[in-house]
Amino acid sequence: MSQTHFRPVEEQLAYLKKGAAEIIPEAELKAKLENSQKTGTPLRVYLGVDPTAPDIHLGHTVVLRKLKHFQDLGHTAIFLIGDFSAMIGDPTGRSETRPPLSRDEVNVNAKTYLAQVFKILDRDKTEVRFNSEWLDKLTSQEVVRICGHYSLARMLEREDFRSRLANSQPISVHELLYPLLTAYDAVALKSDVEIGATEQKFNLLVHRDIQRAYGLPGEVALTMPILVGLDGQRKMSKSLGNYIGISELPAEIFGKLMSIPDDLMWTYYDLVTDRTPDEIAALKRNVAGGSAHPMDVKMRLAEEVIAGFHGEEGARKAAENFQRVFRDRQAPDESEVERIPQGPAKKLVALLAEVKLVPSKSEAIRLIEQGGVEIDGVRIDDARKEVDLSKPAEFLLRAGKKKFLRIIVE
RNA sequence: GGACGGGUGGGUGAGUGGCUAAAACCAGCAGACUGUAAAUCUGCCGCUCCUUGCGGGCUACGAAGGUUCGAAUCCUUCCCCGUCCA
Repeated sequence: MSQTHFRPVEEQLAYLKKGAAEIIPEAELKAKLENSQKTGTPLRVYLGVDPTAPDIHLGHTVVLRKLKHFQDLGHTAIFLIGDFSAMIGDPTGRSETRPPLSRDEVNVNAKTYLAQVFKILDRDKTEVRFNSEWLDKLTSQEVVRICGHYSLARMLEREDFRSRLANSQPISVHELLYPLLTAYDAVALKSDVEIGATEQKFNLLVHRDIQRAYGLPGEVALTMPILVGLDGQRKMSKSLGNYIGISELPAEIFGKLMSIPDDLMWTYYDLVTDRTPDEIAALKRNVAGGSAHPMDVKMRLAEEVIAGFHGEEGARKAAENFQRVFRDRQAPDESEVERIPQGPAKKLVALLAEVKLVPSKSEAIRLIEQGGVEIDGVRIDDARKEVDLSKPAEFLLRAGKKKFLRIIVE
């Protein structure tokens, strides 16, 4: 370890502040960096994520990227999987209790998380931990002790609890435990800095308090803005369906990025690309002044984001495909292929449902009646149409604007 | 433990015996248009069958029973949630 080669504190600070919403307290981060510089000891920085859904989406990458920034600077990045806390469920921002996840669900999700985070973090330099490691072993005595360090009044200061209370919505007691038990993560990890989204601010501050109750220095909380989802309104989340999964196909990610409202692209540039604030401001000026086309700037955004996950080549292909399908209204250069055996003629409606281009036959009928189905580029308007499957053939089936499937009859 | 109020489609939320597959809005989908899967406008939006008809069948308003020619709507029991009292 070359701990002696930390970059100057001011430079580190500037790099870390990029995109950050808040650093609480900033002076303390500076002091910690100085101390680290002096002693040659990297800071312990962690990001905790509850594996509540099987995929990591672009919203998660905002905080992951910040963790990566610390890693870039030579500090110790700890990726904490909240396999235990996921079973409690973070009440943050929730207007209702969420059903607890089973250990199995959590384990499956944790596995896929790990497979994905290293698209951003450096696998060799990341310390991966699971909070069941210590939370499983916590005695009730210890839990009581932790709870003793916090008051109900302070807990109820939280907006989400307060509004639930005001609206006569239930709050389960175990939800109160969430910030307290995750605080023990910070104690166990002896963290210097914790990264989280702005909505995690309350939790992070509790963590800091509890750490101090355990005689530790108290971590610095660094919060990042929440990424707004594709609808341009609400935060990106799987359950709202307005997300981009980082394991999705490049073409899919490209399309989704192109569907964000124009104004939102600046935020995306800021939070999920490496563009500096100055560069972004310049792009923005160009669009406002008419020297750059918003669509082109948005396409560039899409390419840059995808390049991070799939490389330059993947990004370029996705861009080409998008232009082909949506600007030129052509079939994609490559599409999924489904092979089906020869047989008697079949209703197109049945075929659409069988190859899963559409969830039900009723849906297929609707789609056809609305003019959304094409075979080899020819629109089909008869819902009773049958498809000849009696001899080998090949054709391209289109359902709606995005779904294509090449059918090979053999 | 008691009194009262409530549980409706992916979401919010109307509906208190037939005209309700269930208003309205949001989300979603399609078409038109366009600079994009932006915006806007229009339409669709449980499943299924065929003889494609303002057709038939099935499933659906917390669960199970019951009343009725007919129930999301009335009754009984149960489960869950909230408020107030203890």
